[in-house]
Amino acid sequence: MSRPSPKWRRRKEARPGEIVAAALEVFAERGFAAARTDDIARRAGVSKGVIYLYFATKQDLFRAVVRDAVTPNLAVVEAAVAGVDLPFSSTARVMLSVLTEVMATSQLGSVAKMVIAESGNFPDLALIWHEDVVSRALGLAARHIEQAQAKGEVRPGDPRIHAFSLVGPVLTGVLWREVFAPVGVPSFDLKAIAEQHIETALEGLIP
Amino acid sequence: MSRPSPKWRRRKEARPGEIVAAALEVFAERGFAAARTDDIARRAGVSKGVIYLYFATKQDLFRAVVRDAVTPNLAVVEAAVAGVDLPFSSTARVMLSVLTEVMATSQLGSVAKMVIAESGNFPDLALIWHEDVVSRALGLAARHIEQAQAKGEVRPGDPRIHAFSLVGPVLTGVLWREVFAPVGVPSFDLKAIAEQHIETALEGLIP
DNA sequence: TCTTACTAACTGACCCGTCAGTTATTTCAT
DNA sequence: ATGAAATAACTGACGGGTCAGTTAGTAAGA
Repeated sequence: MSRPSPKWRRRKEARPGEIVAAALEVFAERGFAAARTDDIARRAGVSKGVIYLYFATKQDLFRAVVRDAVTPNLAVVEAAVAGVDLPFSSTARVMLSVLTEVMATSQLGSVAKMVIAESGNFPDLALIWHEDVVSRALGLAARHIEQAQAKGEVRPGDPRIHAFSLVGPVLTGVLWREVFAPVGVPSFDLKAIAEQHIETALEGLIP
Repeated sequence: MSRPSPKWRRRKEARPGEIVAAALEVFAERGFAAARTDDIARRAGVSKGVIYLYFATKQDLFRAVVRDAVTPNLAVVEAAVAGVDLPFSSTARVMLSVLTEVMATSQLGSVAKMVIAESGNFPDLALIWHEDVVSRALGLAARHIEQAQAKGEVRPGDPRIHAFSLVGPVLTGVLWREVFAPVGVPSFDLKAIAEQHIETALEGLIP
């Protein structure tokens, strides 16, 4: 009996990430107020006190969840269309399929739901989300649309509203999945929405 | 001084509606869990006990809020396009402008936000919302699109995804307003989005 | 043996739901 | 008509449960 396996291990470096991951799950399921720190701790495999070694308050933890989910995805879409100079139809296709891929594989959908839900209680988060994600993505799309309009490749009109026309259906599909999939309503395939919609957006519904 | 004005009046019929209206405000601002029944009561001009004369629990009140906000708006969009047999482009225009009008003037935007936020905690509400609102509206649009496809007026493709293409940008605009307007980010005019987008959806972005 | 990551029991604030008491309104007797 | 008795809408203080955050003590690791 050299060593009985310990009841727990000291893992200072791994804890914060594990706690944030567990918190994302619980916050996404229950919302901020109804999420219990005990549940988050249990799901992260630690006791509640550990949370408060790494995060000052539950609110801080929530902010960290949003930040960590957003940050790595920020650059992806931007990088995908940076510096390319293709016809607008190609650029638009790339933008929408990359956005769809990111929304489908990352946790951005859950986080978006959380930000929508808690915008009233966390105005600062709504602002950060706007500045770091929404306005950036919308601005990127609008800029490309504006350039294409200058070349006569896209019809006149507010380029930011054109951006809405482009991404709105996919975002609606993401929220559909977040809300209805857990209660058993069949979801739409995001990729199918994106692929059919990009044709509609470019060519119109009328043949 | 025949009668000193009373501290309160008995208004059995008016109370439930006033309480639901106040609850909608507070729930929309704070979310279900963070909303305090005391606040709702104060805003309705009654004491907290009155809430429990008319509603069994806070959850019941929440359900009543969602039901009452949905019910009167259900028929409006359906009525607008029932029995008409116009070219698809006209039908689509009517559908989208009526939907936009309803979303802009009613409380459906706030309620949608609440349902998104609390779908995890109130699966029954998510189901009701799906059956009574979303699936009905989507089915209505999809049916019209299908008929138009049969006449060759609309390109092939999943009619329900085509419906997403039609309404997605407006719904995105509604949520934008719900989330960002309270924190000072300028909103888009829903009508402007609808009017520009319907052209895009019908004719495409490419001239 | 000493440091510290971690546990688990604890505290205190908060808030839902209750209920004993209060007051507006109605009904009934005169 | 008029006041007294009955009814029921309403108030507001409080009990009790829940949960965020704290801390005394334990065990891992060096």
